Parts: sequence; structure tokens; C-alpha cells
Amino acid sequence: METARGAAPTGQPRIPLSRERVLRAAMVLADRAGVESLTMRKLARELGVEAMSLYNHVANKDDILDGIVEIVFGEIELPASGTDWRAAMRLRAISTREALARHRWAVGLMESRMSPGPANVRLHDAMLGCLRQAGFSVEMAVHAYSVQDSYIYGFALQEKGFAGQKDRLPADEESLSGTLVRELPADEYPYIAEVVGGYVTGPDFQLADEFEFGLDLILDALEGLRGGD
Amino acid sequence: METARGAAPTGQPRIPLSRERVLRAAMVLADRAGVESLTMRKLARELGVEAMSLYNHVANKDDILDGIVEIVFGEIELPASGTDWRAAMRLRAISTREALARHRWAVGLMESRMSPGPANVRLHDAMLGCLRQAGFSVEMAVHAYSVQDSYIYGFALQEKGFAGQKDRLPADEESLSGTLVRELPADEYPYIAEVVGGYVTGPDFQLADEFEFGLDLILDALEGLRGGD
DNA sequence: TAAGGTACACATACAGCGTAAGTCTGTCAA
DNA sequence: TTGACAGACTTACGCTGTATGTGTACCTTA
Repeated sequence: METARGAAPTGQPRIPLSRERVLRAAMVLADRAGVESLTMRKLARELGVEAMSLYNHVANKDDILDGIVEIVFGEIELPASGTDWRAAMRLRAISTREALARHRWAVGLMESRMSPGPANVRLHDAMLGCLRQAGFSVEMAVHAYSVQDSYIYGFALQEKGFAGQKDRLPADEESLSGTLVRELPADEYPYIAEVVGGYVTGPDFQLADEFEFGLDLILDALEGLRGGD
Repeated sequence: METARGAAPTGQPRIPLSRERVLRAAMVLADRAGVESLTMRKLARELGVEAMSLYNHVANKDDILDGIVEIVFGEIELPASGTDWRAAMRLRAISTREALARHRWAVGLMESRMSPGPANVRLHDAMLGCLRQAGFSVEMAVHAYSVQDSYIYGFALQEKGFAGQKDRLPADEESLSGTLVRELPADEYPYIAEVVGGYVTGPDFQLADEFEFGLDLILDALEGLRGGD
């Protein structure tokens, strides 16, 4: 029985495994096929190794999930303190949505993991700091943070569902919500028909625009909660 | 080998299985222990039956998930058309949050299921109808709907994570976000410390209030998008 | 150079998952 | 009386995460 340690007999130099390499591979796999299809065996195969070998570098699967969630948190742009709070919030919100769009599997995981990692905590502190320095009271800062996060994560959640439906349609292309709703009687659901016939299915409908519309609505409203400049 | 059909030899009269009974039991199980612990075998055991017998009444597990999601949609109060749009939206939003708090497993499932059921479609139409009759243009109605749903589902998502963390703490009680954050240095994350020391961990902090604060903020802002009365 | 400890990949095994496939039996219609 | 059918049953397959034990390569120390 020959071993695979050291330089492989006929293969590549064999980069050694590491926690970081495992997490990176896990992320790639999750991005490619969703987190529900991320299994220890597939991940190991991807790394040219057996499943159990992974446990030398991560505690268990939850540890992997925590790890890749932290990476996503790290991709979110921190809001700059002291300058224009609205611009800082806006940038951070957009960068969050983009990260969640890049890694759809992350929605629903980011909020539910226990033991927040450093990137997560750092973001929290930066958010609250930016709001406090902009003149929000502690209570209002919490409110403002809560509204924004709810909106952002909720939007990402719906975007994910949207994409999930689009994904498993035939290559038909033109119909995203179309086929789902087409067969239901227009006279029974007139208002849905009105929308489906309209711009939502048209080429001008951009999710990014939809996102920023609601975001600006909320940020404008938050301005009213701010204390003195 | 004796059978269990008909009146059980020594047991109860044996209510016959049915799709409805399967779905109700599935919902109870999901409410009790989360949707991830809802398995065909446990569900069958709950109903005094073997796993495979369930397939006589439902197509597969996805069918069950679709079914219980529809039940949750049915628990959401439809917005009344024609009267005060703001009150109607408010009521619907609150009733949605309550439904999602009753059935935490539903968040994340409601948006991702394909093939929306009748209750889902009816709600969509009632929402759009209420907004259209309140003077919103088609575009603005979609925007208004989108903002609200994003906020509601996002809030529910965070509430779920929140509760998940609280659940698996010892019976210690006093610390929900407390223990999670207590050990991190207050001088490195001053703004988090400020909040943790404040009212968020206090007894006055109510998630329902937090929810309604953001909701009202959004509804107020939406008033400005309305067309003529 | 020899001995021992450590790191790490390995194989095996187990309980639990969804469900395809086939079987058995009580009930009802012809 | 017979045959069809509904519906519960058993068995089996390929997955899952991971506990457990083994084997080998390397590094450190004597």
C-alpha cells in the first residue's frame, strides 16, 4: 500500500493542505453549486484528498461554514467614519448586496451562525461608529442599523429566490417570472397581470436599480432621525 | 405477520392518513424543532406509520415543504383595498412578521419555493391592488411592494438568527447577545460596547417595537411616492 | 545514528437521510 | 366470488457527517 504523502510518485508537487486552502475550496464549491451541495466528500475530492483528512484542518462542517461566512463578511466594504454618513452607508449597503449576490448561499447563513468572527464584529463596530459620529443617538443608531440590515438581507433573500427560479428554467430565456404566472387567469388576478405585462419582465428591469431605489428611500428617511450636525 | 390497517387490535380507532393531516403534522414538527429536523421518518413516526406510507399522500418532501409554506401564506392577513392604504399595509406587514415568528423555519423557504400556491398568488394580487388603488403607479407599486417585503423578510431573518442564538444558550437567561460579545475588548470595539451596555440587552428592548419603528419609517417614506388622491 | 513524538492522510464503520421498487392485505365493485 | 385498487408495509441504494483506529513520513532530541 503506497502513501500519497510527500511528493506524489508521478503527480504534481502536492501543495500541502491548510485551513485556508480548505475554506477557499469550500467557497468555490458553494459558489458553483450552492451550499446545500457542499459536502465533505466532494470538498475532499476537489482537493485530491479523502474526506476525513479535512478534519485535520477544520473542526467539522460547521467550522467550515463559519469560516466561509467570515470570508464573505470580509468582502464587505467598511463604512468610513467622520465623513458623509449617507455616502458611507450607501457604499456599504451596495457592497453588501454585491457580496451576497456573488455568494448567494451566504444569505441565511450570515445571520444564523453563532460566534461572530472578527470581520463580522469589525463591521458592526464600524457601522455603529459611523452612525454615532453622524449624530445619531445610541437608540437611533440601532434603529438605523436594523432597518438597513433588514432591508439589505431581505432584498438579497428575495434576489436569491428569484435567481433560483430562473436557474431551473429551460434555456428559454425570456421568461423569469413569466412562465410561473402566465397560466394563471388574468381576470382573477388583474393586478398581477398588470405588472407581469409591464416592465418587470421587460429588459429595463434591473435588480440593482430596484435595490438602490429602496435603499435611497430608507436613507432619506433616516436623515430625519439624526441629531444635530 | 399482523397488519395495522383497519381498527388497530388494541389501539385507537386509527384516523386515516391524508395530505392535510400529513401537512399539519409536518408543520407541528417544523415548529417544534426546525425544518432541518423534519424528516420523512420522524414525520411518519409522529403519525404512527412508516416513512414510505407518506408517499401515498404527498409527492415527495418538496411537496411537503411547498404545502406548509402555503399554509403560512394563508395565515397572512390580506390587505384590504380601497380604504386607508397605510393601515392596510401596516396590518399585513405585522401579520406577516407574526406568522414568520410563529414559524421561524418558513423564512428562507417562502421566497425560494418555485410554483407559488394560491394563497401566495392571492396575497401578491391583494398587495398590488391595494397599492394601485391608493394611487401608486405600476412602477411605484412594485417599488413599494419590494421595499416592504425586503424589510419584512430581512427582519424576520435576523430575528430567526437572534432566536437561534438565544435557544442554544444555557438556561442562564440574562444574556442573549451578552455572552457572545462580552469577551471582546471594549476598547477595540467601543461602539458595540456602548450598545451592549445600553438598552439592547435591557428588558425594554422589544423586537416587535423595533420592527414597527422601521416599518413606520418606510411607510411614511412611501407616502411621498403616491400619486394624487 | 537511533528513538520517539507529532502531523496528517488513510480506510473502515455507523446511523440517518430521501426515495425507488416491490409486496402484502383489507375493502369494495362487478 | 373475483378482481382491482388503495394504502401500508419491507427492502435496498446511494448519499450524508463523522467517530475511530491505522499507517507512514518527518522532525526533534539523545
